[in-house]
Amino acid sequence: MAVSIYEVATEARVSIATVSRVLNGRPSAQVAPATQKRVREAALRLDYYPSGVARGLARGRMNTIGLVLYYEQPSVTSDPYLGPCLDGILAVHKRDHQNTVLFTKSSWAEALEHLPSFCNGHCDGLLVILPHTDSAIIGALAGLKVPFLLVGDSRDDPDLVCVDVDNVGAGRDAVRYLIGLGHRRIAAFCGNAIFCSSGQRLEGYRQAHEEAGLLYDPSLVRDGSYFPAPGSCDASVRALLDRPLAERPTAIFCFNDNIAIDTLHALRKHGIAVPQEMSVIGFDDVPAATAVHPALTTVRQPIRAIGERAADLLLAQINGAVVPGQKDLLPAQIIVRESTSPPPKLE
Amino acid sequence: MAVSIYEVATEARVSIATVSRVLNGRPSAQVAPATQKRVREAALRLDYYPSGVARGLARGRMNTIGLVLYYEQPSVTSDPYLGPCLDGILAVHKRDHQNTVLFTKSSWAEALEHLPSFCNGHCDGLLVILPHTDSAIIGALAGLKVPFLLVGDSRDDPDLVCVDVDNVGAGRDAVRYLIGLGHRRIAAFCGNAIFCSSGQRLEGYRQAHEEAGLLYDPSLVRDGSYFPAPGSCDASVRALLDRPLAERPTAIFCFNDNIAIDTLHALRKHGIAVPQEMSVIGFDDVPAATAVHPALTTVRQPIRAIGERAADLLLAQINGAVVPGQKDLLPAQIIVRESTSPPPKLE
DNA sequence: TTGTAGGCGTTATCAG
DNA sequence: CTGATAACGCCTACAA
Repeated sequence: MAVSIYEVATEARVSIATVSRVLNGRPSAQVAPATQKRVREAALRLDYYPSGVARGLARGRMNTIGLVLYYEQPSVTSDPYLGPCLDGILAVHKRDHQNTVLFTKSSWAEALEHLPSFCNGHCDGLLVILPHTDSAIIGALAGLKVPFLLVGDSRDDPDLVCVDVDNVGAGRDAVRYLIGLGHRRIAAFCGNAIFCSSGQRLEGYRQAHEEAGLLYDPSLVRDGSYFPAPGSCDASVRALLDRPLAERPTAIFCFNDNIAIDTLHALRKHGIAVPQEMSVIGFDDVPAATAVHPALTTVRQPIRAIGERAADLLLAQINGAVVPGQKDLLPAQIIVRESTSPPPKLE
Repeated sequence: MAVSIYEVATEARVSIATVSRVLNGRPSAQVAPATQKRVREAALRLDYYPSGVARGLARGRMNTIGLVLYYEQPSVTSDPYLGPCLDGILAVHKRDHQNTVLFTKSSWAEALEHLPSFCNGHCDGLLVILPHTDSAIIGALAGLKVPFLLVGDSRDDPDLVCVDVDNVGAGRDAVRYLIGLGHRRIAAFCGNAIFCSSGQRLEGYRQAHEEAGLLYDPSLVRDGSYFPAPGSCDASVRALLDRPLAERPTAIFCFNDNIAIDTLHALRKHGIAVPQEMSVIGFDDVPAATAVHPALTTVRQPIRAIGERAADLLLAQINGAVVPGQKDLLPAQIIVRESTSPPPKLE
């Protein structure tokens, strides 16, 4: 067992209260210099350090933030979202001397089961990263009395605090950009409906159409999945190409880069030249976006900044400085590369 | 404040002892089924979950493992060692329901300062990743009574438990491979001396020379740095090329891929063809090793497996099943690509 | 300036 | 089978 405050008190011939006072050095707590010296020396001699747990229990504060995230892939660190997000969070915690505890499970169901015993007392607050909209986790979290914040999710709930990219704005900008190039028929390849980002990006797509006076054509909007799955866009691409040329879209807004890259492959298979015959724009700007041919035009999320902002905001929230329902939406940025161009001229 | 065990006891009309018994469900602790039911329902009704901190204090076990690591780069997750290592550790912790708390600081000095208050009680054990040999951190750690284990470091200390790649063996294999190709003069570009791996790889280099009856030539061994620093190998390369052709080495064993890649650049600048005029072998097998031309022959460390093994072993150590001084050295594997070939024939 | 004592929320060891 | 009660190690009024 480690040495406790009692040993130090005995060694320094004072009470444990005095030891505590000296070692916590509050300005108000006045201790005679000689006593202070005795205590410090005793602590040093005995190699004493206060127990974080006991202190946490007494103070009700652990200086620890929990990250709740789930991932199926074997690697967290190389996940294009989780990785940078983690980096941003860690940077802030490093600066503010907060410990970061990772609560990783293989499913939200499993997370749900173990979460309460984990975060109760253990963490001062929770950062919930990319939750599924269909998971009961948010409800469970609300039951615990721990402050928490959603990262990469900005669902429309007046009670939740969120930090996310401005998906609606980003979707609108992407489509505006395509419209600006001259495109008039633009398809949308959506992501998983369990992430609220997909619906929001679609809303941006809709808004851009509306403001440009373009008709919103539901047959141009296809469901899809954010996760890499080679060939998953074949059907959607084929459906587009099956249309008469005059009704065929000249651009595709893919809701993330996985989708975009798969779409590129599908188009190549069908002999469609990108960007000459079809423009493709992605979302995220993953590393692979520059490795593909043609290099992908895409909407870059400031993921690391989202992580940093989330960490900052949660700390503020723990200190009671955040209004419930606050949503911080960070702007995205269009990175123009080679997969977009004006539409082909009809001859 | 969250609801405590007392409320549940009151609600269920039993003592807190009984609540604790029911909720921890030990086989020995026998509670009447009817009582059990009452307690469970009360807990459910009140939305009660035990406090991990209080439990930790009482049990002396937090089910939490601390990772001590320092990094200067802004990104942990994309670090070619830290990333995979983290993945391996997290995978094991996920399986064994251990929480992982990251203790990241910007320097070992800073880590040293905050470490005691952090890990005392907070963590059941510590994984210390890539410590510097000149840091006092190991001594400080020994002072705390927390079990710990070194990852990516297998220094020669009879008290320390370590998990690492077998650097000596890997260095020996790399040089054996070059000798097998016909090389007789092989240079070594070392890493930072503050990592014990560098000295160990050099020892392997030495052993391979000895067993082949080759003279160990100190002028062929150059100091260097593991960290990316374009141009840092220029001087070493030039020193090699300045030698008379007959004394010039025909191969270079670089102690990591950063060094190898920089060496490739330096050689190209001097118009030396790789591998025709000079073979180059690296260490680590980072992603960039395949992106460079010629693709790098290198020694692959099983980093993820090291992380997994370390997590496993620490858990065993916490449970008292590990002898002090135990060293687990995992084998490396040579990945042959395009940067090595037999030496040029003298004409 | 210093000490006493109660509390933080559990677990675990006793009796009963 | 169940209930007091003493740890666990620290903080912090309140007294002295």
